Amino acid sequence: MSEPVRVRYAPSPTGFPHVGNIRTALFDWVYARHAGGTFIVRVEDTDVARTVPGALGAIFDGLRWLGLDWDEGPEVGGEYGPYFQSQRLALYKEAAERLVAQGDAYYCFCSPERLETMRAEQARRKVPPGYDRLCRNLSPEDARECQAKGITPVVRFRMPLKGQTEFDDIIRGHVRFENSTIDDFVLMKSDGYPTYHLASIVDDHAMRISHVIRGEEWLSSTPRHILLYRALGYPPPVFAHLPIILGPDRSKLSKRHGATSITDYRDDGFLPETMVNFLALLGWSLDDKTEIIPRDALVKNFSLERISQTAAIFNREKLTWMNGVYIRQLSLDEFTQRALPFLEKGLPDSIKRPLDLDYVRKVMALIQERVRQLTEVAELSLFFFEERLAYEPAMLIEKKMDAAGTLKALQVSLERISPLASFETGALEAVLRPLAEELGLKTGQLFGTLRVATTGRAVAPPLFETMAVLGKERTLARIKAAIYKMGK
RNA sequence: GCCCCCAUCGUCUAGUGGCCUAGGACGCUGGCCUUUCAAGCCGGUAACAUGGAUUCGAAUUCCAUUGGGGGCGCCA
Repeated sequence: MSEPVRVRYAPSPTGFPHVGNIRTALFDWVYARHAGGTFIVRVEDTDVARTVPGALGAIFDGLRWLGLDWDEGPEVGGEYGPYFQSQRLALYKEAAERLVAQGDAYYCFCSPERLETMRAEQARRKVPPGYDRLCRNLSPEDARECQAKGITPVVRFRMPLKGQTEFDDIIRGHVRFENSTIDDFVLMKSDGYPTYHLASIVDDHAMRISHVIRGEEWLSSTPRHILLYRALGYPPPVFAHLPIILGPDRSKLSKRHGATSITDYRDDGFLPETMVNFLALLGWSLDDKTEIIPRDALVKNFSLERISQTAAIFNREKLTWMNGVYIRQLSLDEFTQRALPFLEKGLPDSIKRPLDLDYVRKVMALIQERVRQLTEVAELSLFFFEERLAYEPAMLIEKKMDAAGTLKALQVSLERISPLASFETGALEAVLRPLAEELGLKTGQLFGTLRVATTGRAVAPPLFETMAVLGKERTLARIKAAIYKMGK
């Protein structure tokens, strides 16, 4: 094993990167890092018509967000560049011409219209679709004639009519295809651009790619690739076809399945470390119990052999749970920093900006363990920032209490905490806990009433901590407001 | 239709002939803790697709069936 490990992620800017694409990128990256090899990004921009504006940017954003740094590729360069296929056209043309000269490929002048009617006919007769090889044995004269008519040909591979093509896949094992079931596929389009098949083989060889780790949807075209390597005289790389990720309805992931682009997960308040961990476990496992595995441990322990062969369904509930785990692991400063953009975005404009960072930090300390997605921070902490609380007075009245008792509880509480010099958790508890008993109430009743009074909600962080963060002035004002509400 | 891949709880998975009356996690659920919620802790629910074969013994090997997925483009 003297060949250095070189793995490429080859995205196409024809769509936004969904979790399936990104999971492939992650596995490519992790394997390269694990093996101490090189991770390469190569942009497969050979379909000019289908290029989606912004898609490439989203792909890079996604990779960067997840920390999947590349050693060679766009923006960083490298000695095997350029890393955009659209800038390597001469290489493909040369390879195609060589294949034609060798007799392994031929020019095809069939029009798209003819191919379309041919396919329609095949569908009608229920025979396998595929090019009927009309131009496979065109004489040089016929070819010249077509050329003269101004028809720009495509280049097709001259598929062997019999025999088998087989290869070993790290994940699938030995796979064999009958050559007769594969048609003469296109290598070079009439617009001068190569197809994926040609371009990827030429580049994987030129870039010294050692391992092709890609989605299972490529498994069926691998025999074509093997044959191309052979025809070109290139040694094939190691192949590993990853199981695909399915939507909840068991079909291939598509736009119908909600948050499609990886960047949507960022916007939905997921942490990149969560995504890396979760995606890694979608198709790979360390052992029979490890769920939380940090990036460095993932890199250290990763192996292609432990990748599953089964397609997996993306389970968003588990992702949410895992995000909560990662959020709770963050230091308070780290959490505050990550939550801030979501707070700025989620809090209503009516709340004065800039936010007091010191205060925000105290608030975040109380909600951190209750957050599962960063998008929740604004809602969970809104009452800490609002000037006046809007809630129904009836909410103040706890179970087995009446209006009079509630009013009294509020009034006495106000009296007892007003003189407090220190508005700290311990001091508040020292006063209020005995008060419950004095009033003949359960702590749940008294604290519940005060919770609604100070937060406007029945569900909130622990009472004393909440009061301490709100501060004396605001707390007393809110209790007074509650008394006023009860009095009406 | 043809080709290829796959098949363990609802979902993600462990399991490579005996350690499996199948383990872990999410979810759901009962309880504990508790000022609500969350977190945490303890417990429960739930799976080897089916039929053959090999073997003393099969979730694990082989075959078939069924089911699911992918591919069959001048897309990648």
